Amino acid sequence: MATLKEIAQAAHVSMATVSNVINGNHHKVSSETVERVEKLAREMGYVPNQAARSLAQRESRFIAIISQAGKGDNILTNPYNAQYIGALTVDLHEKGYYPLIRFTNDFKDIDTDLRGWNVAGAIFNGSYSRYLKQIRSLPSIPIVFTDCYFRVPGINHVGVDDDMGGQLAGEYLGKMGHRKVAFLAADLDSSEVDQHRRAGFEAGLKEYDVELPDRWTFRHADIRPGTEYTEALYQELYSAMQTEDRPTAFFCTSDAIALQLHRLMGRMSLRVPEDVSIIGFDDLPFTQQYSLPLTTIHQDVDQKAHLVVDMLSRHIQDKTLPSERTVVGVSLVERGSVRNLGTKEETARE
Amino acid sequence: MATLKEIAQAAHVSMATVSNVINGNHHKVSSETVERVEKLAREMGYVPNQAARSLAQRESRFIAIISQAGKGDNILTNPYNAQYIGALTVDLHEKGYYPLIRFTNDFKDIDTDLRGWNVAGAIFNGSYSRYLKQIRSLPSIPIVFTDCYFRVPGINHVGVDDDMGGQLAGEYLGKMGHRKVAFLAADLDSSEVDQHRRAGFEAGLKEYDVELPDRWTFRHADIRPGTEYTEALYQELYSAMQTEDRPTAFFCTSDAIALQLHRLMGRMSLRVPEDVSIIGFDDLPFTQQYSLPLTTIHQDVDQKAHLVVDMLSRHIQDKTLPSERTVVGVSLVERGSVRNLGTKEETARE
DNA sequence: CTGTTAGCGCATTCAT
DNA sequence: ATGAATGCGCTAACAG
Repeated sequence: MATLKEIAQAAHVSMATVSNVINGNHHKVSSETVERVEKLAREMGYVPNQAARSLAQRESRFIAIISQAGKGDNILTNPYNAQYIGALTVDLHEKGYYPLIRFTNDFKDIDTDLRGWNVAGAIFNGSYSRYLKQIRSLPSIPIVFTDCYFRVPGINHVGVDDDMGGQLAGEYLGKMGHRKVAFLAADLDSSEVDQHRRAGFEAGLKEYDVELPDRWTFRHADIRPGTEYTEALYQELYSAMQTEDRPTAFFCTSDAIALQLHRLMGRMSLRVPEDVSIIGFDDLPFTQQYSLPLTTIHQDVDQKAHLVVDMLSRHIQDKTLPSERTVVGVSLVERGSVRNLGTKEETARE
Repeated sequence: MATLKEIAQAAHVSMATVSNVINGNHHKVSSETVERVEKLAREMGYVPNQAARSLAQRESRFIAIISQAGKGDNILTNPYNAQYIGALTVDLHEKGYYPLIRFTNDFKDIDTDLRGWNVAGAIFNGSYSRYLKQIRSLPSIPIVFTDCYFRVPGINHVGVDDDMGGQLAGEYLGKMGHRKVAFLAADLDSSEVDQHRRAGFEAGLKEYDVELPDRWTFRHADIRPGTEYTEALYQELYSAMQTEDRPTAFFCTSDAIALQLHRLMGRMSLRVPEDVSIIGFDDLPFTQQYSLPLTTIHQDVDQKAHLVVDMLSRHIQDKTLPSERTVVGVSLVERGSVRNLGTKEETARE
């Protein structure tokens, strides 16, 4: 394992000079020396020791990616998380950073990671509002929050226009003649994202004088098959769908949930969109593999990752930059999972 | 940021003592001192500097997870990768390690990561055989290879019984009366896993005197919708299916591919299993969300991750351990995507 | 049981 | 343009 010192000796120059060559401070070194040192470094297979570098600089090339998760949860089983964290990882590598990935709800873990590794920056995914005070009292590393709704100034944030997404869904169902609609969230009580999608949905429905009743707001869905949560949801849905007065359409806060719903409806022998319409959210590539052509609200996860990494790296390079907020737009993608119930006249009386 | 030194001063003890307390070498310290130091460390919010620790120990708590990928590829869009890497991440965290995730085919990246961070160990996913010599010439860190078929002794390996999986698929299709079968791989030319699944498949078919013709061996499938590769595959499949003499069943080397195939068959108005049967591989939870009840070869990805992390951590703790090889079993999961073509008598003459 | 000392490999002054 | 010296925070070897 060649070290900087060994290269210095071999090249008959000082460590400082080698360091300058390695780190691209070429204006401080004569071009002959640069060449000689670079050649030697290549030949000796020199790789800088990142621990030593971090220690000397008091900062590492790590970016912490902190995502909401219970203990032991593999959140990458959720296709949205996989797509998003994968995109962040790719983008970070391109900029020469390393992702330090952590799935946790525990501030102690976060604290240990961020301070222990002298991370250059951090990306928080989800609702970490309860730790906000503690997070901000950390040594001043740049942070970008995503998929959350902190009401405080001075933080960097990249979000999705969840309200608009919900509204588009509501308007579309209204336009398609649906007057009895339901809402199915991943975790309405703890997810601000879900709450905003719901609020937007209600706003969209209101344009058609449609109400979203509480009894048709299903607050919690598990995307895994066969769990007790899924069974509980099935029972809830079953009792809602077994009456004459049942919803004709569902808005789900993710495609994964929409597909779960589709499956549960299948168990009740209800067909989509003939018997019940479904509209999802995300429009990830994986959804299109599914046989159901799902009408959904599109968000560009890769673009979101780009924005996050770009924002973060700019704030790392210039710590005086003012805080920023960006909202990524959404759009409706019409496929075939929502049935047109006919003209407004026919259905208006319901 | 409290340092070990500051705690030593506050506690009126030496740095060595604090170090021993922090690292759990309590037998070297009186219990009163342990308590006093621990209390102080807690109060001062002490978090060990991992860079300094790595530097002093010449080893970090990092485990490199290296996965095959082209430049810029987000391999987590593949549900198998997401499930597996997520499971590895969770298991590593539980043992106090950090995953250092890298998607690459470039040995230079790998070298930089492994040596630059003084990783404690590494997990290689996929066919890195061309770099084997270089990998083994690295400073002797424990490595576990997975999903590959190196024919060399002295390496740790956790694999899946791909041959048996293929064989089960072949036997099952034979038993169900299929005599004209096709095979669809992710990337047959570069994936040893695909090659073994195919070999096993042929062996299974042979028991029923069924041949797998070359023209029905589709070597490359992209799981993304709408790409040029997918279109090319569609054309290939189309010409194969438009003749009277067409395969009645497909074995796909992953569920993701099986679902892609299902979709492409749908475009040709061929129904599964009425017009064509499909059997997949993996049986990940996500598959069961799809409306198609896919008959498939089950592998336990979470268990595989457990085995890998366990094997690796044992070899880190005791570098003299002999190399190990483990093969995870597979099983057939019968759902409903393979049609029974009747008794052997009826079909044997074909 | 506790303290002293000497590095780990590098970046960063400040000289020259 | 280059070199010598200092220290980042910690562990480990040794001495007491």
